[in-house]
Amino acid sequence: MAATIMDIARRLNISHTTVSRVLNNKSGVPIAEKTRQRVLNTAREMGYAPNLAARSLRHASTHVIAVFGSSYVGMWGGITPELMRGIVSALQPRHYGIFYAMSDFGEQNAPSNSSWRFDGAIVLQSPPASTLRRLAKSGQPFVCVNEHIEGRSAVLCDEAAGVRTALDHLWKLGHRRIAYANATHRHLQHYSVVERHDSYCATMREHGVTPPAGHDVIPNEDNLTDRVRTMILDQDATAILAYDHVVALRVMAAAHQLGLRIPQDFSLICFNDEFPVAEVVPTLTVVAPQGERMGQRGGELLLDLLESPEPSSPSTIRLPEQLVVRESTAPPKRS
Amino acid sequence: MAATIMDIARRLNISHTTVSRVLNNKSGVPIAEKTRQRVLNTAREMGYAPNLAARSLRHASTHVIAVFGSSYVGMWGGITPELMRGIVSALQPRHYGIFYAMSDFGEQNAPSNSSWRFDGAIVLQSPPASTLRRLAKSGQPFVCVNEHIEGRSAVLCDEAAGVRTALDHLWKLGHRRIAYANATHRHLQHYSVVERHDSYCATMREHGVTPPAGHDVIPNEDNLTDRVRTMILDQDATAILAYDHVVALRVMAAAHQLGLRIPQDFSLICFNDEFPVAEVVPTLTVVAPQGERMGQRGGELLLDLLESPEPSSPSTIRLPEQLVVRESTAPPKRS
DNA sequence: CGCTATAATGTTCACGTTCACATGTTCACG
DNA sequence: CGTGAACATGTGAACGTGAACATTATAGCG
Repeated sequence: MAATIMDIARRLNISHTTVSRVLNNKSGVPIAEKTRQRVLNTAREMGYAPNLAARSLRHASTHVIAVFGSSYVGMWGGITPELMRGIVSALQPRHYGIFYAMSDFGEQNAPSNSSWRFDGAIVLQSPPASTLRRLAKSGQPFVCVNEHIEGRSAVLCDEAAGVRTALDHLWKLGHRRIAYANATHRHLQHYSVVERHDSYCATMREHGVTPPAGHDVIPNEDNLTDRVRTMILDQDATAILAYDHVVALRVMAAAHQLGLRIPQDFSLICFNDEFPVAEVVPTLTVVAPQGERMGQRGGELLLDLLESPEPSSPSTIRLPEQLVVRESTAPPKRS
Repeated sequence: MAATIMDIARRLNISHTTVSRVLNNKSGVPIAEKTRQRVLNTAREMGYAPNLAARSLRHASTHVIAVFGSSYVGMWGGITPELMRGIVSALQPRHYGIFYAMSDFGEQNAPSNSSWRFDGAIVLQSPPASTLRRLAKSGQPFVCVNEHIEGRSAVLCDEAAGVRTALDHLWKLGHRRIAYANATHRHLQHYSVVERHDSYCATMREHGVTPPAGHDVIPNEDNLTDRVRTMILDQDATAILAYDHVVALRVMAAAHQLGLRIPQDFSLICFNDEFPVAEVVPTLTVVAPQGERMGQRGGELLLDLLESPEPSSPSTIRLPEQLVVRESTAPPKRS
């Protein structure tokens, strides 16, 4: 069907090696300019495309990298589509193929457990422990993006700085009693949950404020309204920092139920500049991770890893997050 | 590195063909049970995994299918993550690898234009015309899921029935003047935009209602509030059917700006049961496509296509959508 | 016991590439 | 004009697999 270098060679009455040399443009081996042009033209004419299976067989590598994500892409952490864009933007120009592995799906048939070969991997979402163990044991180079695994290179959000940005914004508006609405238990294992919470506590303490008990909640669907009531009405918090946009929307619903208005009765700020933070009423002030940039850096990190012969020590890149001010934050009511 | 059938053969002092036969479990060629067991055990011991590059080279096929999606996965049409889950659930058990192609990204380096080979493709989002032409010309079998391309097999939503479901729900609640909030121009080329709009007009006409001008809007950010004012206040519509959850959220914001309450002043229903329709106030009644099921049927459709020798005529599967009643729809105010 | 059918296994080649190595060709310089 | 260096190309093997074809072992049967 598709033309091979053999076909081109036969057509031009030269050896397939010469064709290969021209098409791979190897330096070090001189080729007559006339031959080069003839080969290139014929290749174009015949619609030649290299057979990557053959190439993979010859070399030990596949030029494919696997991305371990979740089938809930886009629903968790909120920045996965942008991460993918970034990863693609780093890898496609280098002619790497991207194999999308859904780590939470049918483990027994997952790429890592079957025979799919890849040169390296990017982990967006921790796969099940067994998959991860296999991946590590296989010696496959891999890096994490927006995910933390002990001893691995990773591209992460600078959560400490992000929390500080959010709290500074509120502080400058005049807020002093600021509550934190933590993630739902669904997300508890993610590094950002721990880091945002710790940073919240640390930053508040720096400001001389010890977050009162009850300011720090892990909401679940049952009692979020009660918790918000406690935070705002009983403990006089004037602002809430939410773990992410999903939690923020739940806080908004709770506020509505309690008859509290945002930002008149309290300000609300959260992480992730994700739909629908800009379409709800009021629109939400957010601290936004640079998803695409993170993906790109992750891709580059992996390529470095693949192309450097000696194993380098794992590095963690922290990318800053950006404040986007909208309607949900305002100076607190004078009481 | 990895064990090959040769390694196993050498270890057992048999020929690699026998090993191959055992591992492929070919019918028609008898194999001694004792040999079979020895091979299987050794394969397990040595951690054998077939080299798919070699296999692809030997056969003409790669056992890989490409999914053409958008880098905006999850943001468009709303059901892409579920579609992916469905596709994976159909293909992974059959040991097909999934190559994720971002059709809107760097066309020159996209899989279809480079040398990546795949046995077939699933189109979730129409790639650029040139990519599509190349795909069609290459003779690659492909099917569409939640996307329509002339002359191709596709799994689509039954939009006519979905619109009818939505309108019937409103009709039974007592609504007679029902407006339609169409998609933003960003999505205009998608089949669902045309079909939902046409079905809306047709169903209303069946009910003996000619949708008044202005009921049928293509909102953009500038004038949506004006349009909603016209629809609800000037033309006395008591309900709005929105193209999707994104449009619905814009309608909600407009309502808020106009001081209109949902569902007291008008009811709102939309397509897609997608975050945050269940977390906003009020929670939204929706008509939800069965994303995972669609993906699964798409995968099956493609497998049929791959494994049937003679070309079959394209078939279109229409899957029903389901009504999920929440707070945003209620009987109209008695006036 | 010898013959044949079938069971069980082996030999060899091809898939498309690239690479190490070999060969032929041109040119400059003594 | 001869000679070596560079230039330019060719030969053949190998990557791991599976299929066609060939071969040997086994068993059944008269």
